[in-house]
Amino acid sequence: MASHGARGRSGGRPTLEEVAARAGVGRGTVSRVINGSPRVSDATRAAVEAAVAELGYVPNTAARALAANRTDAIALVVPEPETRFFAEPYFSDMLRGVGAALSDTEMQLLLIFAGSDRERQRLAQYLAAHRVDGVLLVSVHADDPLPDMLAQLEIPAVISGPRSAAETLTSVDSDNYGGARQAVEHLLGRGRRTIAHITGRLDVYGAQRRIDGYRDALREAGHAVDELLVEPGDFSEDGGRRAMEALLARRPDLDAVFAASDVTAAGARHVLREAGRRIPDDVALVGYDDSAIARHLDPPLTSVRQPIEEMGRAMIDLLLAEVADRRPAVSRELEPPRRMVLATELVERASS
Amino acid sequence: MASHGARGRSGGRPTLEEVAARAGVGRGTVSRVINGSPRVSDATRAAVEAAVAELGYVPNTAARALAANRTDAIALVVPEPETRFFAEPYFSDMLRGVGAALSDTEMQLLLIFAGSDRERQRLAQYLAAHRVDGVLLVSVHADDPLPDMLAQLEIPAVISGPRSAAETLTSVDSDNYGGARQAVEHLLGRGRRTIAHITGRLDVYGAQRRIDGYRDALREAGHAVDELLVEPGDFSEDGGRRAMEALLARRPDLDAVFAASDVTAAGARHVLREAGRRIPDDVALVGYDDSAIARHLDPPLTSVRQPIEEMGRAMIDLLLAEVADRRPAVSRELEPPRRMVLATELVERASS
DNA sequence: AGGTACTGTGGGAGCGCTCCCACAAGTGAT
DNA sequence: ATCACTTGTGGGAGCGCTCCCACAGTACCT
Repeated sequence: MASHGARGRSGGRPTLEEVAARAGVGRGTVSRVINGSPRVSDATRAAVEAAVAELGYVPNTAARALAANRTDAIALVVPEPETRFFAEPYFSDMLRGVGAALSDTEMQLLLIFAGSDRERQRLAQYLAAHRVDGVLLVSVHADDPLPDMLAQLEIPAVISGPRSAAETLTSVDSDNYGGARQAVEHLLGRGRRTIAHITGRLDVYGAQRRIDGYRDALREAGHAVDELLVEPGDFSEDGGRRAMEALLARRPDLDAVFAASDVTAAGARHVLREAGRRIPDDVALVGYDDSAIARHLDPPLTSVRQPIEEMGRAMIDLLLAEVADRRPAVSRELEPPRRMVLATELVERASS
Repeated sequence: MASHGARGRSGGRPTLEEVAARAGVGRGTVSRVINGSPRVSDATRAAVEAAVAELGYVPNTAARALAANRTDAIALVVPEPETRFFAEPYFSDMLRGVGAALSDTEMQLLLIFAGSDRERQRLAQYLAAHRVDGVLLVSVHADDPLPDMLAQLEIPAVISGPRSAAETLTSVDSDNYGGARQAVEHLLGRGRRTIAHITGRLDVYGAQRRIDGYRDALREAGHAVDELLVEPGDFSEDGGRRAMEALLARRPDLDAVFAASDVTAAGARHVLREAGRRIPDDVALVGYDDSAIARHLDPPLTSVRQPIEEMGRAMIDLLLAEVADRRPAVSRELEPPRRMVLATELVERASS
C-alpha cells in the first residue's frame, strides 16, 4: 500500500480543500455550497459548483460523519427471520413505501434482520456504535426490549403498530378499531345478525383494537355482544381452523365470521366447507389485510385493507422530523409521543 | 445543540483516548488491542479489555473509516426492480448465503436495488463516494455498464453469473454446462431419443453454456444434434409456450424436452397438455433451477438444482479476499480474473 | 459622523481514529 | 562487552470534513 502520508495526494479523490483552491475561495465557502446554505452569493456559488463538476468532487461520507456527528443513514429493523420477511407481502409493501419516501433524500436505508439471538446481538452493537441516525421498527412484540434500548441510546425511532395504548415511541398505525367496525357494519348491512370474531394474538395491541371495534359496532347497532361468538386465534391458518371449530360447536347458528387476518380466514373457510356451510350463502366471511391470499381464495375474500405503503411513507416523514429536531432527552420526555393513524378500507368480494 | 467544542466531553460515548487513560496505556496500544494485533503483551491486553468493558467502549465507525480509508461495508447490488427481488427465490437464497458467510465478520451488508434509472443514478453517486469496500453483483446483463464503472473506480467486485467467457471480474457461477449435460444424460438414460431444448435468453452466458452442454451430451452419446430441436426461449413462461408450439409443429415426434428454466418448462407443459401429450408417458420434461414451481407443478418437475446459497457464500469469500489484498490496479490487470464454478445436481421427479 | 445590523467569507480547531516512527527493554550470537 | 535483532509501547501527524469565530464590506438608521 502507498505510504500513509501520500495517500490522497494526487491520484486520489479530490477533497474540499482542492475544490476551494480551484474555485479560488475558502474551505468554509465550499462546505456551505455543498450543504446548500443560503449564505453564499450567487457568483461564488456558481464558481464552486463549476469547480465541483470539473474535479468530479464527491464528499467523503466518513469525514462528514465524523465532523458532524451524524451518519445520514437510518435502519429498518425487522425483528423476524429473513424467511418471514420474504414470505409476507406486508414487509415488501412497507419497504416500497419507505424507499419511495427516502428517494428524494440523502438518507441511506439499511435493512437489518434481528430474528435470531445472534442477530440481535449484532444489532445491539450496531446501535451502540450509533451507526444510524434513526430506526424504523416494524412488527415488534409487546415484550421486546428493543424500544427501551433505543430510548436509552437516545436514537430517534418510529414504530409501526404501537405495542400498547401507552406506547412511548412515535408510532404509525392503521385504524384497527375503525377497520374492524367497517367489517362488522358491512356484515350487519348485509343482513347478518350472528357475527362471530376470530381474534389475532391477544398480546398484539392491534388485535385488541380490532376486538374493540367488533364489540362497539355490534353494540351501537343495538345488538348485545355474545362472548360465545368471540374466539381467540393467533393470525395463523391453523389458529383460524381451531377457532372456527370451537365456534361452530358453540354457536352452530352463526351466519358470519370476521377474522383478524386473511390467513386466519383461510383456515376458517376450510372448516366451514368441511362442515357443509356455503360461503357466503350460509356464512359470510371477512378477513383482514387484503393480502394476495384474499384475492386467490375461493370464493374471493372480502377484506380490510391497510395502507401499508403509505404507512411506510409516514414513518419516514416522522422519523426524519425527529432526527432533524433532535433535542436533549430531557425536554423530549415532557412531550407526548407523536402518533399517526391511517384509515383502512373495506374491499368487498364474493365471500360476504 | 451543545457547543461544538464541548460535544463529546463527558456525557458522550467514551473514546479511545479515555480507554487508554483508564487502562494506563497509550492510544496506540488500545488501538492494537481493539484491532487484534498480536504485538501486545497478555497483561496489557487484559488491562485494556477490562477498561473497554468498564467504559462500554464501542469504536466510532466514522473515525475509523476516515483514518483507515475503508468502510467495513459491502453492497449487494441487484440491478432489478424490488418486485422481482421479492418474487424470485433466487435472490432470497443468495441473500441467505451471503448473510451466513458475513455473520462472523465485522462487515456490514447493504442491499441496493438499481432497477430504475433514478436508482442507478443514486448507485453511481454511492459508489463514487466509495461508501463500500466491495460490491457483489447479481443478475447482470451482458451490456450493463456497471462492471466497467466498478473497475474504473477500483472497487473490488464479484459477479454471479459471468457475462461471457471473457469476464474480467472475479466470478462465481454454477456449472451450467454440466447441469445441462446431467439433464440430457438423464433423459437419454430413460430411453428418450428425440430430445428438444428450449433455451434461455441468448444474450445470457449461462444460457449459452446450457446449449453447449445439451449439444455435447447428445454428441458424446453418439446422436447427431438436430437444430430443428433447439428453439430459443427467454426464461419466461410465455416464451416456453411459444417455443413449445414451434417445436411441436416442426418435430411432432419428440419424446423429451429440456427447458432452460422451470418457468419455461411450465409454459411448455401447458402446450404439451393442450396437444394431448401425456407427461412423462409421451414426453418427458426437465426444467432448470429447482425452484418452488418445480415442486408444485403437475406432475412435479425434474429439475437441475443450482447451489445458490453456497454461491452466495463463495462470493463473499472471494470478495473479502479481494478487499483484503487490494493492490494497485496495475499489478491487478496482469493476473487473470479468479473464477469459481459450483456443481449442480439433478433432482428427479415425476415429469421424466 | 457614528453607531448598529446584516451578508458573505476565510480559516482555526477539532471530530476519533489508524499508521508509523521512535525508542526502551530484553534476547541471543559473536 | 558489543552488536544485531525482536518485542512491546507511546504518541505525533494526518484522514476530510463541519462548526464557529472573526472580520471585511455594505446598508440603513440615528
